[in-house]
Amino acid sequence: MRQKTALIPTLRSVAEAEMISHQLLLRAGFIRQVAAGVYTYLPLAQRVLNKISTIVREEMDRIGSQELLMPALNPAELWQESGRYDTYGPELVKLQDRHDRRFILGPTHEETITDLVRNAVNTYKKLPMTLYQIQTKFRDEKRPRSGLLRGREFIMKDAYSFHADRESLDEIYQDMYQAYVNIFTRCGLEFGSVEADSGSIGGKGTHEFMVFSEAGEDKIAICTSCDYSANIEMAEIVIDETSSANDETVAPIEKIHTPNIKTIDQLATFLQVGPNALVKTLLFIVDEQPVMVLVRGDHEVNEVKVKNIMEASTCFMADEQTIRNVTGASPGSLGPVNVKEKITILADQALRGFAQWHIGANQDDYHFLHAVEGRDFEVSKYADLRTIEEGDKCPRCGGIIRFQKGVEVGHIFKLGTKYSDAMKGTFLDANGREQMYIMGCYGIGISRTLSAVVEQHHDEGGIIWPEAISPYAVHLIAVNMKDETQRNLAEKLYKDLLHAGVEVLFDDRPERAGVKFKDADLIGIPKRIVVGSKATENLIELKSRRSGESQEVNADQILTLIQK
RNA sequence: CGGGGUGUAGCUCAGUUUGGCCAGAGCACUCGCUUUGGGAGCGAGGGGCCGCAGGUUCGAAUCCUGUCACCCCGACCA
Repeated sequence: MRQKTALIPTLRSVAEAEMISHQLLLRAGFIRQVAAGVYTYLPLAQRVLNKISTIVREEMDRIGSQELLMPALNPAELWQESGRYDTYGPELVKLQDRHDRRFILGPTHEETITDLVRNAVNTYKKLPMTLYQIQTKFRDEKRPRSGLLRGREFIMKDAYSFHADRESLDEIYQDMYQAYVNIFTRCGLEFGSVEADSGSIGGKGTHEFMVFSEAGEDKIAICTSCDYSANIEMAEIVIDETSSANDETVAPIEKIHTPNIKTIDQLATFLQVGPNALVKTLLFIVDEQPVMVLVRGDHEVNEVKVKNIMEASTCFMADEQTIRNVTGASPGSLGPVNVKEKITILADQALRGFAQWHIGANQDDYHFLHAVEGRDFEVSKYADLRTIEEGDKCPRCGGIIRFQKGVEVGHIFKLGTKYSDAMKGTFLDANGREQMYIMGCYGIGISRTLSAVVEQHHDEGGIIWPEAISPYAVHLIAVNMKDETQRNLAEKLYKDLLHAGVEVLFDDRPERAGVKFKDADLIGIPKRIVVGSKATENLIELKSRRSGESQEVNADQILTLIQK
């Protein structure tokens, strides 16, 4: 490609971009914003996307996954059938056609694929079957940000597998896991896989592929001694050996006046104890039912764990009005004693050893001291309910947990029969009996991967593409196009490279050398050939964008040097 | 969803408090001359319904009302 006519609108400065990848992609002329969270991929970005897609296709095909393409526009009925039309939330883009028929723009395609397969595949003989597509997805994010890292429209690879039995699912899941490792490795990313929550898609057994980066919005808990890593939503807490003996006699429960004490910190100061000696009481609405959750004062409740313990599909904190209705008090004065309504009371396992609890009295400005579980109130269930913290023990090896930020670029799930149940996806087994498909689904954010690569591969001057996904293999720069010798040599090299099948971007613009070099640094093509004043001696420069090292070589050698 | 901020040339922004020769600068773009290995110099040009819609006024980028868009921060731990 000749840069003279290429659409590569580089910029000197960019406001309104926080993330490095966002900034560089804008400045280097890869993307342009069209609306909040919506971007045009300019020619350079499109080339990178194609490279990433090619890698993805190769690895998918290698494990026997077949590519297809489903519509972005989907009838609401399918989503009503699975129930997600109502439960997916406001991120689902809904629209209507001229006849008032309702549609959604797909944020993911379990419904569409299940509908396809239930109609087109009805015998075990075709199983297992894995299908994938690379396509634009839509999610109406409440707050799009970070450029391509969190857009409202983005490119995703999504694969779905259908199985007659669990073992088959486990096998494909393993294949996918390996394929994902291959894909992200080939893209030049430093990444890890972590245990994760399945979110609204449902199902058990899932891994997220996280690219380590400060730009990430996800927190990962990592063990400093072993290779354990998990999304902090999922990371299990190991039970510390129960601390205190329970046979000590505890004073009778006592109500004390605690005016204007609303937080654990205030109560800790008031009582002259540490927050870890107190019990925090929160009210959640889990599948429409109020559930009281108790954790140690210095711990944080993990909503995902609460949801999972209750085997529920939704879980969020109750609003103040609901709290008042259920407990009779406002936030800051809640406790498990004398709850107005009879509700489920969950307690974190760390509280099991508490001989006496200091808790809210369900009456504004009052707390109870010396409450005893079993005497003054009942806990429905003890469980692991808190969020892991830095410094906690690793659930595998007992080492120390640290947090790291990451960008989720891939996610694989074992879905089970969630969708085949909801949508009656069945096939006939060897005995002629109807069976539900067991399903898996596997996603990769293609456009997000592009952005994640930039997060990991750049310097002050711009992007540094890994060779495997660079928009071009070689950047050929003619320092001075007005110099006939330089121009002729550069033109000859350009033709030779093209002829040899090398992807080359040729900077033939009538710009000054400085401009060309700055742009080349920004764009980040790994190999650079500079044709300059030594052209008279048939000498050119071969430079590495990453290391900055350059060597002077005879122009006749260039093809062999480039191709090795 | 809550809070804050910004909309003036392709880009970055000044001008708005105090209404009137305030339609401006730098960069980018076009032409000419010079320059030619790290974002050149001089000269001459082109380009903006001042986000949009109402209103006040003799007169509005500037004041008032409404509206839209975009950016940032936060989102409940009792």
